[in-house]
Amino acid sequence: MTQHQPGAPRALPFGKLANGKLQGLLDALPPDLRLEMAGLWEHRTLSAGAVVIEDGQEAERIGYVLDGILVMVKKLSDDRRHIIGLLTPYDMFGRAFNGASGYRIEALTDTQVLTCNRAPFEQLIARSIEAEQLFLRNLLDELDAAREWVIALGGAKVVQRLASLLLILSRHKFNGVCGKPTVADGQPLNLHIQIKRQDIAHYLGTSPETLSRSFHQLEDDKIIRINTPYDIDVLDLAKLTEVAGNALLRERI
Amino acid sequence: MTQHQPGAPRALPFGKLANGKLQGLLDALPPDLRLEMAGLWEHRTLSAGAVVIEDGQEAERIGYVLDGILVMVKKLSDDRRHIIGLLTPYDMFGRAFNGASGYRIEALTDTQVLTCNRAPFEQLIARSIEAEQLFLRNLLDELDAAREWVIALGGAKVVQRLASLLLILSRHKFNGVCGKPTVADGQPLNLHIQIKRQDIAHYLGTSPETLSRSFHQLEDDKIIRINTPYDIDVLDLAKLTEVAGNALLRERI
DNA sequence: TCAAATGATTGATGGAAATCAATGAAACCC
DNA sequence: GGGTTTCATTGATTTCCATCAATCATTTGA
Repeated sequence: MTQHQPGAPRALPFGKLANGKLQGLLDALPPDLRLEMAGLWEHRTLSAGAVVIEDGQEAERIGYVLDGILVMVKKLSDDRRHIIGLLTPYDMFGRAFNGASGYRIEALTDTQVLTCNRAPFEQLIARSIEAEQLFLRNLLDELDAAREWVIALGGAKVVQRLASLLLILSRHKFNGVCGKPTVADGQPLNLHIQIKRQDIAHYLGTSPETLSRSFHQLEDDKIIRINTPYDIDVLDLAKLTEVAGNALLRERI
Repeated sequence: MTQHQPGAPRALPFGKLANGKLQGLLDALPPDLRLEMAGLWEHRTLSAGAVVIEDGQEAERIGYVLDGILVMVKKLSDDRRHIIGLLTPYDMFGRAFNGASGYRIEALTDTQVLTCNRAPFEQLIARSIEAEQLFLRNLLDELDAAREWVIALGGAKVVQRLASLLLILSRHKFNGVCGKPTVADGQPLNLHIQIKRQDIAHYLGTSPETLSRSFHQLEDDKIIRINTPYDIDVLDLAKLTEVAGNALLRERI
């Protein structure tokens, strides 16, 4: 997701969140701003399918993902949906300084987020160099993530692109908080994908039929196990990486 | 490219550059900072193929494209190259505030850029709210651009993806500087694509042969005219848009 | 000036994927 | 419960595309 040097701390706006507080951000800010920033944010729990930010409307709230997965969905003129990207823990969303959003943001899974109003956030950013830099770094990380998707979607065959998608989802599950693996290597990795096949298909630039065949091809090869269409175990991360045929993803897992 | 409200000027760091000066930026800055910002930038001419920023190394210079096309290339471990995105006039590049870049930037064509050292640029950004906002907006535009590519590359068929590419290139031409159209609607729109077919093909995830056929399919449908492989007239923007969004090109013509 | 090299195009073909059509399978609603 | 809807899957067929190969056009170099 990021392009930072190995070993360097990742640019997280809020750092370690194990205690449920904005520890990292507070540390980075001068004491007088700590209380103010902490007071801005409000914890929210979203159910899968909830619309966080509606397409086209001014985003009045800034958000930060604690747990779960959000999707950015662009609605096309002919009623189809096109998924632009995913938002996973440590990602920020919203449109600070940038007008209305061109897409809708939905909760893909049950999700925990922090949100705050846009205006006071922007004001605080403008006053504090430290806060501004955190915001900038987060923005640059988002840019890296978007470009990672470009590479993932560049795969020639459908199984390849599907493997890339599963890898990206796996990594977020696998890395846990602040890079700590939460699942032992070699164990099945359970993915709960709360998204219709049709949407995944569109995202990967293919049809639901071909996508279904690709899923079952991976299952036949003992790389994944399909418990239900929305509940999948990754059995062989190494093979999955191989199928993806993508060096970028290979390096990071 | 941008998601700003209609009518609002696009967030360009330097605005109108017809006179070769940083007119727009100067206007946006307080008088005392104008001279300082202008003094930072240095005009450079790059030959096609030149490496602007090497993969993995700290980018010590910030750049801004005046003319030509730069390409962001990710080198994969198995020696293949994957093109992540293009940089066209008014795009900024470099890694201000964000460590080393994960990809290399090359000049695809003879290119004119403005560059400046990273440190003084960052310092000026930190001192000036106006400069900071210009930078932020540019960054947000880049993010929009990257996500636009995700949509473009999501097209199922090659003609579709090619149409998306031509549309994105057209918009740069058509919008002109600061959102003003430079070409009347309905007129042929001339594009100078100084990229080899092979590179375009790779970018769109296809082969040169199929790409060539797609180009000529668009020509047969009177949507474009191919003067030379590098000089193309867009005859029908509406149809081109239709093809980009709609997989059904083959049927009705 | 003529080779040699590079890039663009065209043709032919096997394999991959879109499409059409039908069946399962589960959730939902009277 | 039974009927309807929605989604996932499977099969059959057509279309598309990557690949191999050859040709044409343009540029390059001795």
